[in-house]
Amino acid sequence: MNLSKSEQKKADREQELLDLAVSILKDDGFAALSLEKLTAKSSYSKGTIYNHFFSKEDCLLALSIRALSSIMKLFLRAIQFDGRLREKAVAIHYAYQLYARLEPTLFMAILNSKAPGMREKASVERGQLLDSLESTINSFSEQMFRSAIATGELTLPTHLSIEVLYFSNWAMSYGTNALMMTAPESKLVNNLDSNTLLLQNISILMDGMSWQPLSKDWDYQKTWQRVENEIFADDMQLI
Amino acid sequence: MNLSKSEQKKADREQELLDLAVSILKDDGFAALSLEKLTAKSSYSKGTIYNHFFSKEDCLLALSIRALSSIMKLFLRAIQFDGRLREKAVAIHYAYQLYARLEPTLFMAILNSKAPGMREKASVERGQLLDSLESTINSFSEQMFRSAIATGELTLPTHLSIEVLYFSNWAMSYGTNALMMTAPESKLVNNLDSNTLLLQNISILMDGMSWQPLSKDWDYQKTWQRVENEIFADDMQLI
DNA sequence: CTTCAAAATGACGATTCGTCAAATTTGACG
DNA sequence: CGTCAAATTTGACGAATCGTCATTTTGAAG
Repeated sequence: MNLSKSEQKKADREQELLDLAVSILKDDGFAALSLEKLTAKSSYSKGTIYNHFFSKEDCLLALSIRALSSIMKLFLRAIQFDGRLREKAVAIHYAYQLYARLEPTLFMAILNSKAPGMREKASVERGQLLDSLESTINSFSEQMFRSAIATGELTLPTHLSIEVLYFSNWAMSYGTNALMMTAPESKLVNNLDSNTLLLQNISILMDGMSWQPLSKDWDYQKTWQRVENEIFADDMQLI
Repeated sequence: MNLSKSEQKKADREQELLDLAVSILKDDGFAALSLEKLTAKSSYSKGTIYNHFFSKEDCLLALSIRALSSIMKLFLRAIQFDGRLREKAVAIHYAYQLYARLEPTLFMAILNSKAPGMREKASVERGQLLDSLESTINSFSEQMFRSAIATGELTLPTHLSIEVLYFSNWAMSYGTNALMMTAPESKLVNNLDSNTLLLQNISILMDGMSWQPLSKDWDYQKTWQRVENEIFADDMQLI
């Protein structure tokens, strides 16, 4: 009771502080995030801030956890899409890109939280929490591939494992989003249709693993649109 | 003459400073790079350092330029591979991964040099140099796809442009390398064969775009090995 | 040797980092 | 309500880094 109440208070404040951290990130960019600034923006003092976060890096890890949680929630919505398994997979890629667009800074924070030296400077508990969250998302995503194989839509190619198939999807999605994000002004990216570039990339990939129905036999542009309209209509308006 | 000599001297010193910056990056990680430390490690004073680099960010851009130049050199060697065009493309992916492994910190520096707020703090000339270097690499890589189409090995799928095909390769390669680099201890990545994971990923992708010969009709593992033995044998020993 | 413009130096104020002794708040108990 | 010990909060502090700029040094030309 007693503990619970004060712990609740602390948890609430942590969320409040993370909100502030996000606003700093958005306003002044990534390098500008400092616990000094967070202190200034908050109504607390430095010692209290450091009571919540071991360090700037620890704070960044906390932001990554928040980001991953949000992504997981989007995934859970995406998988509700009414359609074939390959369409559900497309919906998940859509969700991933949606998050990357809605929260580009937080999306990049996930990557930065893996930079060498980051984990050492953060609290062990937070590191473990982040690990378990990643593990959850990985299991969830791999499950899609197992289901697809179970239904026969997907046949495991010789010499390839489920892990490789999943990883290739992840790499393509991550790579596409990261490159689009960091090279928005580049001539190359500008000439491409940013709304469906990811769809095109994963379509080639899924065709390459013979995930039925192939893109020549199915209108995934339509699927993409349906995902947007039926699942993420509200979120898209925020872009 | 006079100018040339002093300019040469300055250029030499810049390379010397960049070598030092790289060593700081390798030793103490990314966040530890500071012009203060660079000053301490060098035999010059702060003012002189700032005479070379506008800021820490400007230094980072210089490192990115160096990294991209190295990558371009590796690409030029890779394309010498004696084989089909799809094999040459495989060789280029090999080269990209080789660099990511040899110089992980510099590989990541390229990404970080695109973070928001980075360009603003760096010199305009350096930014332009970086842009033109990227443009060169893009053109070079796209040329591979044009050649493949010219020979008939690759047929442009309907509704897809050369740019999309090239970008999908880039995204896959970049995504695979980045994820492998930042998640080396993850259960998922650990269960995969890191030596051929990239090959597997791009094989699926290239199969998806029907780049002949398909992986079921050609032993690209052998190609991968040949690239290593015939082109990059020396470099591989450094890993 | 003298002159002087260019280059190098390092002290400086500002910002951020993480620590810690002192002050304040909390809440259990009488 | 009053007391007091424990927990929490505070903000001053020393160290590191940032970028600037007045002063000193260098070196090339006369």
